[in-house]
Amino acid sequence: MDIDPNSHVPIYEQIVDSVRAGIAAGIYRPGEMLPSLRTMALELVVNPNTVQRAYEVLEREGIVYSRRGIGLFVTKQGVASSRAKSKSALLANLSGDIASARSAGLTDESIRAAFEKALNRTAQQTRSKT
Amino acid sequence: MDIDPNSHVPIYEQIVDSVRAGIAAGIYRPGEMLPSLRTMALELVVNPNTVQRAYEVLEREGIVYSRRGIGLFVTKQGVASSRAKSKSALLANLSGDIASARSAGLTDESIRAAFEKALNRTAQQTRSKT
Amino acid sequence: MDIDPNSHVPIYEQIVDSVRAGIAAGIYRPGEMLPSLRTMALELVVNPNTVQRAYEVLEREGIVYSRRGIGLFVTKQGVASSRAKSKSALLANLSGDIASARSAGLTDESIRAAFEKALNRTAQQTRSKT
Amino acid sequence: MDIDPNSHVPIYEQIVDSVRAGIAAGIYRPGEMLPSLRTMALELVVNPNTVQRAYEVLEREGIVYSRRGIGLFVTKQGVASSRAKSKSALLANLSGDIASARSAGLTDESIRAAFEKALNRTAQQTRSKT
DNA sequence: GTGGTCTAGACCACA
DNA sequence: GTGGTCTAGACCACG
Repeated sequence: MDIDPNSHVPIYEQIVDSVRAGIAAGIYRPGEMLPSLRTMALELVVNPNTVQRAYEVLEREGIVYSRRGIGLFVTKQGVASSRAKSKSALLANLSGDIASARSAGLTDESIRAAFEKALNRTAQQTRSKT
Repeated sequence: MDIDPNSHVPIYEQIVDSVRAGIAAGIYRPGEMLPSLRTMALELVVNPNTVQRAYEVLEREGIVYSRRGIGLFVTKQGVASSRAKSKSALLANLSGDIASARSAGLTDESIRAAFEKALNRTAQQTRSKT
Repeated sequence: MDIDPNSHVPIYEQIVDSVRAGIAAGIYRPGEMLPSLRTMALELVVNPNTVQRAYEVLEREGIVYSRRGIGLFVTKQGVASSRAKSKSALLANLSGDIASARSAGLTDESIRAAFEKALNRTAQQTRSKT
Repeated sequence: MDIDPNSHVPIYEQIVDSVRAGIAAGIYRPGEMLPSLRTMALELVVNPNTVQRAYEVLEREGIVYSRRGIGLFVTKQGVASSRAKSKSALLANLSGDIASARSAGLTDESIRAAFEKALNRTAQQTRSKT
């Protein structure tokens, strides 16, 4: 779970996305507790308020609910909704990138080539044991 | 040439990217003048200061040079450098998106499917010469 | 006797109000013992510390007194004072609600209509002796 | 527009309610700008961050939209949705109060009496010229 | 220990 | 001047 403090996308939103991804990927399961505000803040080297803000967004999205003095928990619907959001976000991002590339005069072939290159560039830990 | 005022990437950077794309695509050619500050500002519904800032960046990058009192002109090396930048930006963006998707547990198949969908979704002006 | 953990009013205050209501309504009578800390805590699904805190408040208000090692008992003056407090609280709450409604531009007619609706909406246990 | 710093309901939520009421009452109209963060903060003697948080909630509710460097504006749908929310909030509050009153053993008659008293207690500026 | 709210003060992007 | 994000540090309610 990495945070890029120089990105234009706000830290708290990066945290939101990252937690959502974790839920979608099954790292955090329904009923389970998320890392506490302070734990997360220490881990990410970020102010607790920033984490709190991220958690607040997640709660308002219904992906998570909080109990004072106890912690934050993943809701049942949270998994499905996180997955849906991840998918649609991917599509939106790709579409945006492709649009930019096209307006820069890149051909579909070179865009597709770049995509395959990007896809192969990262090692895929998920499949190592097929 | 669209600007999204709600995007997290600053408007002036969106303008920079967009002009760079125009140069890469051959819409603006070496020696040609870019739209004036005010023209551009009116067209994008944006404050002239913001366009000014974008033009400064482009000039600093050597993609463009200014003739005082006349306007901004595309440099010869601007085309190549714009193209290179567009390509590497595409690769970086795609890599980032794919990394996010993977961390959300999406398989390579579904990522590729999303890519093809995105590729087909937008009208392809580039193919006019098939 | 319901506790709303998401309410902004602290749980221990909700308990205080609720016990006060019980005394006012004659459910707990002078000289009678209140449910023990643990009983109450189990019933309300709340931490014993929280109940403890509520009981402290009630004791400080003189509505209740404690016999060490035995339990909490309703005082004679507790009944009257609980009733008075319940009544004045009702008046204060209604006044606040009405003030908000007015500042939102609601007419007295629609406020009164809402009141009647609210009055009829809940089952009226109070009327059992009609 | 009054803020009660000792209330259990958070200041930022009081601001939300208050702005919503203002919109419902027609004090702020669609397309109009709300008081700036700093102005509002000075007026309410509150930290700008607190106002910002309130505005954020309003924006997420779709009652208001923000333009960086310009200000916050009421949306068209904002009026209707504010009115709806004010009404349902009134109903909920009254219902809660009545439920408490009943559980304290108050009769419907005395509750209604308290309501009328509360209704008359505040002067109604809105109707002074009928 | 947990989450929730608030302040003070800083820096950024934009008009 | 506007809104938006972040930090540091405080205090509260709850377990």
